[in-house]
Amino acid sequence: MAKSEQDVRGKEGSPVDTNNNTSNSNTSTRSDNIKDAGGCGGKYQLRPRALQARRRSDSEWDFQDSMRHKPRPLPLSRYRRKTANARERYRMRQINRAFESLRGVLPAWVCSRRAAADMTKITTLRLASAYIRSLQDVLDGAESQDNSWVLSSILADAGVTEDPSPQLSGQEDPLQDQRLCPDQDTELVTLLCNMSDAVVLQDNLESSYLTPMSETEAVALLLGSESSSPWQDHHHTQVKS
DNA sequence: TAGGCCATCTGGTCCT
DNA sequence: AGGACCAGATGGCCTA
Repeated sequence: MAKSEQDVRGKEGSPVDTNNNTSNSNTSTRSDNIKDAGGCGGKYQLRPRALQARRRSDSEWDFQDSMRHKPRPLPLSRYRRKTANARERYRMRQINRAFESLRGVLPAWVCSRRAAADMTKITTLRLASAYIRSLQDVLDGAESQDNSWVLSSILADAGVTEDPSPQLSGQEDPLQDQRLCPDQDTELVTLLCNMSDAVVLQDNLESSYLTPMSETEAVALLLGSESSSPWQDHHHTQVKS
């Protein structure tokens, strides 16, 4: 689904990039037949659709200008257009780096059912949103003893339920295929709790500081089980203290 | 072939 | 004036 690395490199290495983006790009090739783009003084060439919009705007400009008394900004010079394009490319690269960083923060189990190539931007945002909400649920539920619902919430609710986007209503749940089995993990929580009880019962010497693992702690352990989550350190320090 | 995702270009707007 | 940000447009690539 997502673009291959070669695809991306091809994009970035395309003639559109850097130096001759205006004169050599596909866009410019398409625009080669357009002379003196929309009465812009020939400083640069607009795309056909942009040219139509400009001409449409120009036809309405006199009236609007008379109403607003606002001078119409001149189109950017070719140099400024190129530098603006370069800045825009840099800005988008920064955004993409931020997305990569965000994907790196998400624990593996969050994305376990989804191929790396399917971690699109929108998927990354939704998973991150669901993950943060789940962590918040753990924090909010830390005061109560029965937090088994938290894990099922994490695994079942991947953040779509609160998304009011009409595009998702009645359509495929984009996160459905990466949900884990709630029953399996709920059983794992129970197992962790029981194991902790067993350890405490077997070793009375450690019972003074090893309390039975609460479901909250079990959930936290699960959250950090496949990543370097701070939950692991938190649990260790909590046990050792 | 249609649709999704993406990079890029572009013009508009706001801010410094 | 120039940069940052945004949204629309466009075309390429990939998958179902």
